[in-house]
Amino acid sequence: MGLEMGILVRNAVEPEGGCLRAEPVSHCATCHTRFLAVCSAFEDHELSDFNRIVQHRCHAAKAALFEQGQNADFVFSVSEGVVRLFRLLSDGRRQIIGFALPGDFLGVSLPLTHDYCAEAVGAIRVCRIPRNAFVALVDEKPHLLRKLHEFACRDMRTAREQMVLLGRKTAEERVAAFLLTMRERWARVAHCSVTVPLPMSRVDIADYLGLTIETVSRTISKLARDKAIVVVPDGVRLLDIPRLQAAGAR
Amino acid sequence: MGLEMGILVRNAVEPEGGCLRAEPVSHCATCHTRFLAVCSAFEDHELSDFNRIVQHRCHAAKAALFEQGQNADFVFSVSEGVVRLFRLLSDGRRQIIGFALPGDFLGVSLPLTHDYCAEAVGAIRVCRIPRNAFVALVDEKPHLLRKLHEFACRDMRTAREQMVLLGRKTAEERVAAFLLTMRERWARVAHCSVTVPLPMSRVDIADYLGLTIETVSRTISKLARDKAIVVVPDGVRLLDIPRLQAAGAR
DNA sequence: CGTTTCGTTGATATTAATCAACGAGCGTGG
DNA sequence: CCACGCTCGTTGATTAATATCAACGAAACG
Repeated sequence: MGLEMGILVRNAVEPEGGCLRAEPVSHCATCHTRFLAVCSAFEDHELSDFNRIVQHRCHAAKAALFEQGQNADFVFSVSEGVVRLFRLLSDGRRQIIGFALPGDFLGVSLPLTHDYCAEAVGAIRVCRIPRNAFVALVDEKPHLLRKLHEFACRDMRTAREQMVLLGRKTAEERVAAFLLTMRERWARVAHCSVTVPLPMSRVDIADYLGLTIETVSRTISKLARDKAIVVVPDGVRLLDIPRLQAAGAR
Repeated sequence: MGLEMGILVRNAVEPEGGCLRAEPVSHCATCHTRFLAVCSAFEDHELSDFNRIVQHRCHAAKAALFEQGQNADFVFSVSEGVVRLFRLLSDGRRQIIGFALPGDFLGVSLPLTHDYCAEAVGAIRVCRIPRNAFVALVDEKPHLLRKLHEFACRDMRTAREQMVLLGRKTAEERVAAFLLTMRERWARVAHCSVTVPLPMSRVDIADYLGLTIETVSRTISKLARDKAIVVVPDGVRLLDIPRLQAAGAR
């Protein structure tokens, strides 16, 4: 943590608890993820109840939102940027269990302690919500629980796909499937495009796909050599989507 | 399906839709999983509402409860036996995404179509519930939704563990972790014991752990040679749990 | 402008997959 | 009852995929 704090301070001014001063969203009503995130459970007139308990915050790259085993005092909704979620084995091996994009929620299970770590990939904006206040709101508003369950079920579907990928797909299939999935997920957030942002490092991608950096790098190079993709700064442009779908093994 | 029907018929009489005549539980109140399964959401006096819509059924080994892509007309609660849940790739590769034990629920997301297959491993008893009636009941009873969400979150935690296993663990670690997890899960159902029932075949275990049968077989043999386990009919007895925990890589 | 990090590529090692053979158990049918 | 075919699990030999080790260039950063 000390190390990361240092990076934070180097990148931007940090008034308290890792939150940067770059001004966050002032009110949920103006948030990009208003109709995408859990807050889509609320009617406009209910939003102020929610807004009262959320804290709009910014974090620099590599900031930890929470760590494996830590008390879950807060839950989070990502409003901008990407968060990596991962578990660590005792010998340092890491498995990234997901990337949270804008609109995604961290803490659907309202856990007492977090069972994975969450770190900002690049700079991010999040809504931080005290767990207790949120639990109280969930108790009060049935549609919120329903929305939460919906989110949990979507996460579950994604997790199942990932199990198939990790258990039974080859390196090329994993990378191709990853690119197509990220494309779909970004399409939900922003307008659809063939250029897929990949703000995370090769190490992150490797730890997500159960591969090594070298294998990820080689596979991406191969797809580029085959003219299925073009590597661009912080992302790839998908040239031959049918080719990728064939490679992705459905 | 034709093949499996044949097996069903050979094993037991089958009056309709793959349900065997061996008499199922007559009422939820007498069910082994009364306080373990979703029905634990109900007080005793509410149970008859639930009992009215459930169908207690038996299935022979290899019977399919539902298939990937099929309309989800029913959801299920397992009351006896083990169900394998899996996805198939177009070329036949299979990934088992979970084993459902007594008390487990299939269809927490109340999906319109199933996105995986469910098959009885051995003979099973299940509560089959028409999806529509169940959805109506969930709308009516807030604690049921809460219970469902709790189940979804538990599944999610299991899925995350499995992603770590599939992405980052060695063959021996996978097998050791699998045995320890199965032990814990059986302990929830029946009394705790060092003998872990493994009613599923080696192929099933392999497809769950992202390995081949040969590797599973060799690894089990190695653990047995090391006196960490003893192989018994349809299961293993865990002799050296610390050794297994060390091998299981936390 | 040096230092560090990150991504790429090449050479080699290692793990687990594949290919192959065999024996035990089981149900079927002669 | 025994012989036959079949499935299942085990073990051995070999191969293939990916990990590991190593070197290097480019970009980022202080």
